[in-house]
Amino acid sequence: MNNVSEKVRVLDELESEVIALFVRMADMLNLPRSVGEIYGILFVSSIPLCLDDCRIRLNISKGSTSQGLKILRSFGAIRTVYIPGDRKDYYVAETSLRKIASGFASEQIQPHVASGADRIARIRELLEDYESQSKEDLVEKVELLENWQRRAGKTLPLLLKMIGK
Amino acid sequence: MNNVSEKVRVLDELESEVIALFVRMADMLNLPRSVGEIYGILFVSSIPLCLDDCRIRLNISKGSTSQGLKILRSFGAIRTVYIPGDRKDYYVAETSLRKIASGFASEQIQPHVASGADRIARIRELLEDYESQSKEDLVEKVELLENWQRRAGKTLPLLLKMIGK
DNA sequence: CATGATGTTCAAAATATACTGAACATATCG
DNA sequence: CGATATGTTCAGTATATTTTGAACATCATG
Repeated sequence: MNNVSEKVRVLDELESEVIALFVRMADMLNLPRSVGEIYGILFVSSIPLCLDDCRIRLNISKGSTSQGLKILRSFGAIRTVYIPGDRKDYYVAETSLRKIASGFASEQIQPHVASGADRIARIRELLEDYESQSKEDLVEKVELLENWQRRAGKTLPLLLKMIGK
Repeated sequence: MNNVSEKVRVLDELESEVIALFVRMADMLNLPRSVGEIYGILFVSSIPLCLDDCRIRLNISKGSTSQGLKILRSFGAIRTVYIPGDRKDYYVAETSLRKIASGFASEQIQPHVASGADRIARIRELLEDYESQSKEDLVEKVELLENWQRRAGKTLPLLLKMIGK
């Protein structure tokens, strides 16, 4: 298609292993595989890479690469680097576990926790005018939920402290 | 199809809301929706339920119900209850957050952490006889990984302590 | 030991999720 | 401007996961 051939330096074994590690991490965190791959290639690289560098080395599409970079930016797992005289955006992997974890927590987890809290409040309301023999039992259960909620809210920030700098 | 009609007591709004809550929790933990539904119906119920009770009230298949109960058993989110004179297995929801969380951690998370550790060790080995200008840089990166690994290993148990009884 | 009740398994179908690539926006530069 | 470089979006496709339902195992009981 294009007669200016794209230089594809094949990933060596070390790079592949590192990328595979992050692909599995992405999987644990419920993120698309491509997000793990992109973070991985940036993590092993000793220099900043642009969208096309990532795309070509990983052999994935432009769309995936763009999406993946956006997600990684969204919780601060990568940083953009300005390179004078170059129009492209370059990226490096953020290596502070604390920064990544707290970005992830606030962007990807906190919203769920919050909407869970909303729903529990709603359940509490429904319970007010509820009639059944098991109402007593249900009240206890809902209190249990509120208790979990409270603990989850406290645990998240504490967790981040433990992860340290 | 069957002329002995199955008694389907339709879920009331409160029950539906509680189940919806657990469906979203399941989603956060990457578990099938049906697992959330089953835990939910057991959680709201004031009496133990058997497979068919769950299946009928949730209107899901026997296969899903069986699988879902197996998963919930696997990390201790539900307990079986013996009911004299009844051949069926009955279940109740475990309500100790500590028990559920630690079961989940050891069954669903720990294996991943362990295999991650293996991979990092392998990467360290590959690095030994590696030649490149950027070897210095890579050594640092791998040390970073080992550091993360260590902290993850310590944080998980600590997290469980924080969740308390 | 035949029967019906209970639960499990697994191949196929349904559903949800991620990826691709081409069309589009935007900006730079000659 | 027009041409080129860069990045984004999104409809369609590919892939992965979950659910279904029927066949199969197991077992208590008359």
